[in-house]
Amino acid sequence: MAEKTKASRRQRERQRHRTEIVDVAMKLFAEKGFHNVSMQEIAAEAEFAIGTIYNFFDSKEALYREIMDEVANNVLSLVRPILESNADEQEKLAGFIRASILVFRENSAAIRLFLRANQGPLANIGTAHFSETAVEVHDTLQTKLRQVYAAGVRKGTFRALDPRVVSLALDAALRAIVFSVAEDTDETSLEQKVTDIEELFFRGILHDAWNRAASAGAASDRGRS
Amino acid sequence: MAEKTKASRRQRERQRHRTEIVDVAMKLFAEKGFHNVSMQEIAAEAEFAIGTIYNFFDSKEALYREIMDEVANNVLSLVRPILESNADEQEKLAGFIRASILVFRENSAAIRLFLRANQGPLANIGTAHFSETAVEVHDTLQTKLRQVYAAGVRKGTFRALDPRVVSLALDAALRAIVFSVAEDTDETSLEQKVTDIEELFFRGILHDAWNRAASAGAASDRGRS
Amino acid sequence: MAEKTKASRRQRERQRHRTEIVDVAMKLFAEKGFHNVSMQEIAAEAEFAIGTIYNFFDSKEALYREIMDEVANNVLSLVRPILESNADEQEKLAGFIRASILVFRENSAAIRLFLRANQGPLANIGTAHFSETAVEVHDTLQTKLRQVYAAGVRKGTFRALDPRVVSLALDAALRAIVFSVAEDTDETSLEQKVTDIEELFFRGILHDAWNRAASAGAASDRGRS
Amino acid sequence: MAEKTKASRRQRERQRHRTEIVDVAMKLFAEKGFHNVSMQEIAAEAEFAIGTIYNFFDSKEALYREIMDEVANNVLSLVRPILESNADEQEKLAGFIRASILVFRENSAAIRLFLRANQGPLANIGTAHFSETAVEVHDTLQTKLRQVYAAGVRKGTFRALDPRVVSLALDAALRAIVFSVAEDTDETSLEQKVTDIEELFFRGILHDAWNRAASAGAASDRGRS
DNA sequence: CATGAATGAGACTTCATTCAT
DNA sequence: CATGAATGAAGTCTCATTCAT
Repeated sequence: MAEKTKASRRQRERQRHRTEIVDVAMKLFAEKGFHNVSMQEIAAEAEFAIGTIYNFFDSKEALYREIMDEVANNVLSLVRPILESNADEQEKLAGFIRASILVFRENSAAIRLFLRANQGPLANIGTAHFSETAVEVHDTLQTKLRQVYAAGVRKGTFRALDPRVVSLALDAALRAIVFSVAEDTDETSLEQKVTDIEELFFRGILHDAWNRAASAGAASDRGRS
Repeated sequence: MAEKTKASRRQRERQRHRTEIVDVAMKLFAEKGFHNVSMQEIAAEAEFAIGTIYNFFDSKEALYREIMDEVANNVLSLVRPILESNADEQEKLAGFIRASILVFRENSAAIRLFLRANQGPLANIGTAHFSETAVEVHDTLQTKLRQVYAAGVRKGTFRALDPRVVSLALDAALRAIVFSVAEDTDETSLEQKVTDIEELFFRGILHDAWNRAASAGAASDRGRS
Repeated sequence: MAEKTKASRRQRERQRHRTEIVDVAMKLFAEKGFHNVSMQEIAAEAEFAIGTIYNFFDSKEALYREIMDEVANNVLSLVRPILESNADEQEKLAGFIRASILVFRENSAAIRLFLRANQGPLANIGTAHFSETAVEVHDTLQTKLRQVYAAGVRKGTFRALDPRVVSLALDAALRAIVFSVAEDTDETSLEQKVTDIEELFFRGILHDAWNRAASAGAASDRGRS
Repeated sequence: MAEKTKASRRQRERQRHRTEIVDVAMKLFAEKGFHNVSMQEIAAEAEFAIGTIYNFFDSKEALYREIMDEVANNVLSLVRPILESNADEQEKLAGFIRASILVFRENSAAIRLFLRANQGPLANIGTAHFSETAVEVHDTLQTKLRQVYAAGVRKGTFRALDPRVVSLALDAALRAIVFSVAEDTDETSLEQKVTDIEELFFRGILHDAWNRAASAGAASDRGRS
């Protein structure tokens, strides 16, 4: 048992070291970007020798990818259940918005990193071969969002807009809000902003638009030709 | 006059070369990102010697900044007049959307570059001290958007949402759409998507929301639990 | 203890390597001057990779400065005690001369380097911001020399000449002699030359000046013919 | 004649341009050192195109050499006549001292440049193959000084010291003084300092040494231990 | 001769990665 | 596993020099 305990302790120690490295690397990558952080810097900050880091990760890219994957999976595990639940479409979207905010609140550094490398569909531009998992997660969530929206359209709950447009717009808008709050570090304002996004998203910005049934609405004048 | 002509030709040639370099650099930066493009690469692609590039730009950063500034100013000069026109607020926002699309169509590489470095309010993260002009342009447009929206709110045209939220969301959504189209290189779909964004943005996605006068609004039904 | 030993060996090895680099760099700088020696050259000569040198020194300038400072401090530690001793002024100056020669003999390359960058009061011309320590050392020694001379003047030992002139002249003359010997690599001649400098410096060159007294004087014994 | 005049004007213009370039280059070299001045800098300062400079001088080295040679010859033409005159040895040396000062006064930049590259016998170290003429001039003057001193020794005017030592010491001391004055830009002090150098050099610094016939000479008292 | 854009070798420096201890 | 000195490819930038106009 002593053997086992020792092995176990080793195991735990190893895991702890690994976590420390990942945390430091995540923080630095989020702060300065992949190219502006050196392995020596990560090693110094994590208080390990460079070689130690290479015992855990094959390369700088691998370390980065690992982090991205981890974050991506955290996000996915939190958000996916909501989109796959039995709730109706409107509730799913509302839940998505709430979950996105939550994810951000819990680990802003991680999310910041994640968003940085995955802004919209351009994830693979420039950052190249990094973190396919992260891209996959983004695609997965987008797909789910589209499906939810399409379902809502079929049921007559949602208007007949392009689901791709809607899902992209929602995702992008959420990120923008989340980031703006992140920069303000004004925590209290987040609640209100989320509410506003919901208002905007769920009803639209034109008072007249949904208020009076008779309104021809300037917007509706522009037909699809 | 021969002197003058000669000088003039020199001048023109120099300008042409400069433009060639800028174009190549813009393309490469947009494709691969600042850190993944070397000056060697730019020089080779532009078919100049490295030194020649340094005769035009003091450093790689300066070249990048120059490009960013140029693009930023192009965008600003196109979009600002619309937001500062005498049209009513709704038309201004509609014009903004249309202009954004137009700007993108005219020089997608440039815009792609611009957007890459200025995604939302996080422009200054990582890319650091690059292109303050670009950041300024973003801020300027955001400010104008907010003012337009606030004015619309006061006139009762728009609902009383936080202007910051609305302007951020609109901007972010537009970018996302523009990018998604950029990746598809499916030009025809752009029109339709823009129309959808307008529908989404101007009326909201909930059918019931603007359809029935009596509806208390689905969104408000959803309690915050 | 094994740990400690290992660390210690590493430490020692590192120090040894550092010394090797410094020695090679000193030799090359002394031979060819700062600008005519490349880091490549230093690395090759020291049989290290370039990066290794940069693990020890932040820049070429830093390496140069380090060397200069080291040499400067060596000189200072050897010469200063003499000028600050309790001996009378004449003995101090004689000691200064002897010590200068000694310093040179012990590490000619180092001194050559030191002198090259510090010839007279023009140390700061051209070589610019390099090695303030070296300049300081020169100034320190000059100051001490002046004080010693001034003291001698007050006591009536020395003639009432401008101490600045005397100290500069002595220093410059010594350097010239030392260098001329360095070029000859004629070691034996040094002794004689030093004696002559002393004769010149302490009594003057005009026969009449010290002549009548019948002094045979050691110097006059050596016929020059 | 028109032809001739034109040719002559051309000639004169050319000479004028050449002089302007040389003057600017001399100033810059003297201020910052050979390696810290670029041809582009010289061209800009002289208000010529780079190509123009290369029409006059084959290379940067050639330009430098040219300047050094010019300065060297100026010095030589001024000082040599004195050392080759019919005056007695003491007067020759006094004349040398006075002439050295004069040369400096007339064109301090030039001399500063000259001295910088020719400090003592180490002229050829580092600056390498530059300006053999300058080195030759130095050697020529040293040779003449030695001959004068040796002659003085033979005639019993000077003490029997090593002429090489004396000539080196005199030269070095003069330079040091000249430079110290150059840095002070304290013109008035020069006269006094020169006088002091003469006092020092011609009689020696020990009062007792030449004053009392009975003095055994302090210097000779100091045994070599 | 004057011009100055173009050239490219070469200098300095960084940093991901290896490997012996 | 941990360590960290060593490595060297690759990148940025300078500047002497050329050459077509």
